[in-house]
Amino acid sequence: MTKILQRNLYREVADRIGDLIEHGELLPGERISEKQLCDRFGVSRTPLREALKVLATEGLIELLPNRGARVVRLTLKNVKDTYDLMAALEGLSGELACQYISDAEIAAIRQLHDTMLEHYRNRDLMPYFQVNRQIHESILAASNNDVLQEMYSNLSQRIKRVRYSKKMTERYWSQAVKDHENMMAALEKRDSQLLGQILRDHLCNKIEVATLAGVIDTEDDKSAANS
Amino acid sequence: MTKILQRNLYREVADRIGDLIEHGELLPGERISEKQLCDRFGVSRTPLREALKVLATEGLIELLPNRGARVVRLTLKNVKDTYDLMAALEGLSGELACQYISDAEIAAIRQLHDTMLEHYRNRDLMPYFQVNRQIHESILAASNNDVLQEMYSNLSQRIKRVRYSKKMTERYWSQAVKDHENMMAALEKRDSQLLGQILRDHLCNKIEVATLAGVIDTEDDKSAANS
DNA sequence: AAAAGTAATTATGAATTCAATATTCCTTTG
DNA sequence: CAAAGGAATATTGAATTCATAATTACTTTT
Repeated sequence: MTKILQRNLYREVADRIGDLIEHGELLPGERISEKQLCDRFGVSRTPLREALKVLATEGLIELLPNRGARVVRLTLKNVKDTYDLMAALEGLSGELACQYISDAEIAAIRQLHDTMLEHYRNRDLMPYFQVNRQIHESILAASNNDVLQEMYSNLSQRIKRVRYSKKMTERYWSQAVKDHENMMAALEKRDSQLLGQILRDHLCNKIEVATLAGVIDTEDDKSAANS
Repeated sequence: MTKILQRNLYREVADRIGDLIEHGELLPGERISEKQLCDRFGVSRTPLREALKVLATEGLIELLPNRGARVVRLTLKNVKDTYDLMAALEGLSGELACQYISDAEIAAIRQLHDTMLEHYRNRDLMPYFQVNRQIHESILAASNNDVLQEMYSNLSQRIKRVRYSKKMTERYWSQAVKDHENMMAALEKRDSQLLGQILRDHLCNKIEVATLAGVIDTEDDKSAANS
C-alpha cells in the first residue's frame, strides 16, 4: 500500500523552509522575510504564508501578529522537554511493538543490532549512529500506531537542527550498547513492560541534552531576538 | 451567529471550524465547502484556506489535492491509538509532576480528590467527570513540560467529538476510584515511577474506547466517504 | 547632539482576480 | 434505456491587488 503523497505548493514550500531551518540557513530568532523567500522559491505570497502558518503549528517557527515570523529559538529546557517526551513515546512504541511485531521483523532488528555491535567494536561512530537510528525506527514502525509515529516524527523535526554527532565518552557508549542488549532480549521475549521501561530509561537522549548545554541558549527568556 | 472581525483571522476561523466539528455540525467524512464557510463567517477565502491547512496539520481535517477538505473520519483504531498515546503522556506527566510539584499544589489536588470521592459516593456522574478531569489537568500542569502539554492538548482536541458521558458500570467505576486512591498516595510520596505506572495503566481511557466501539466506524478503510 | 514627532517606506493581513482542475448535467450513441 | 462523451458550471490553487499596521528616515525642537 503506497501512501498518497500530496504535493501542494504550500507543503512543498513548508518542507523547503524546514530544510533551511534544519541546515542553519535560517537562524533561531531570525526574522523571516516573506518577500525574500517568495523570490527564492519563485512562488507568490499566498502559498508561502500558508506554509508559514503550518510551520508555526508544527512548532518550527512562531508568528507575531503584524510583525512577521521568526524561527523558534530553542532553549535548553525546550530541548530537554522534547527529549523527555520522545523517550516516553519510544517507551510506548516498545510496549506496542512487543504485541504486534512479527518474527521476521524481530529477526531484521536482530540483524541491525548485530551490525551495530560490529560498528561499536570498531568504534565507527557515524555508522553506529545510523544503524542505531534504524533500530529505533523499526521498533516505532512495529508499534502499529500511526498517531504515535506522526507525533514522534513532529518532535524529531523540531530538534533536528540541534542534533549532531556528539562525542560519546567510552563510558556512556558502553552503557548505551548494554541498554540495546537488554532491549533486544526484551523484544525477543516480547516482554512489553520491560522493553517499554528500557526505552524510557535509555540514556541516549539524556547524553545528547547534556552535550547540547554548550550549544544553545541556557536562558529561557522570551525577550526579543534582534536580527 | 456573530461575524468575525478580529485579529489573527485564520486562527479564529480555525477555532470556529474546530467547534463545528466538535459539536457535530460538520460530520466525519463530510466535504467542507470553502464558499459556504466563507459566507458563514463573513471572511474571504484567504484566511479560511489558511485555517484549513492548520486544521489539517492538527489532524482534524484532511486535504485532498484539488478536491477540497473533509472532516477526518475517526476509526476505532484511530481513537484507540490516540488514547494509548495519551495514556503514555499522562504517565510522563505524573513522573515529571512528582519532581516539580509543590506541597501547595499537592494539597490542591488532594482537595479535588476528596471532592471527587464525594461525587462518587453520591454517584453524581457529571460532577465526578468534571473533577476527575481537573485532577488530570493539574498533574499535567505540574509536569512543567510545555511541549508535553501542547501535544496532549492537540490529541485531546482530535477526539473531543467522540468523547461523551458514558455509562460507567459500577465495577469499572470503583476500579477507577481505586486507581485514583493509588495515584494520590504516589503523588503525596512523590514516587514518580509509581505514579507514572499508575497513570499509564489507569483504565479510564480503555473503558471509553470499549464504549465507543458502538459509536464509530470499526472499519479502517480509507475509501471515499460520500457526503 | 539627543530626543521626539512626523512623513515616507516597507511589510503584513486580507480580499479579489485569474487559472487550472473537478464536477455536473446534458446530449449522443449503442 | 444505459453508458459514454463533452460542454457548462462550480470549486479549488495560486497570483495579484488593496488596506492597514509597523518600521525607517527625516525633520524639528530643545
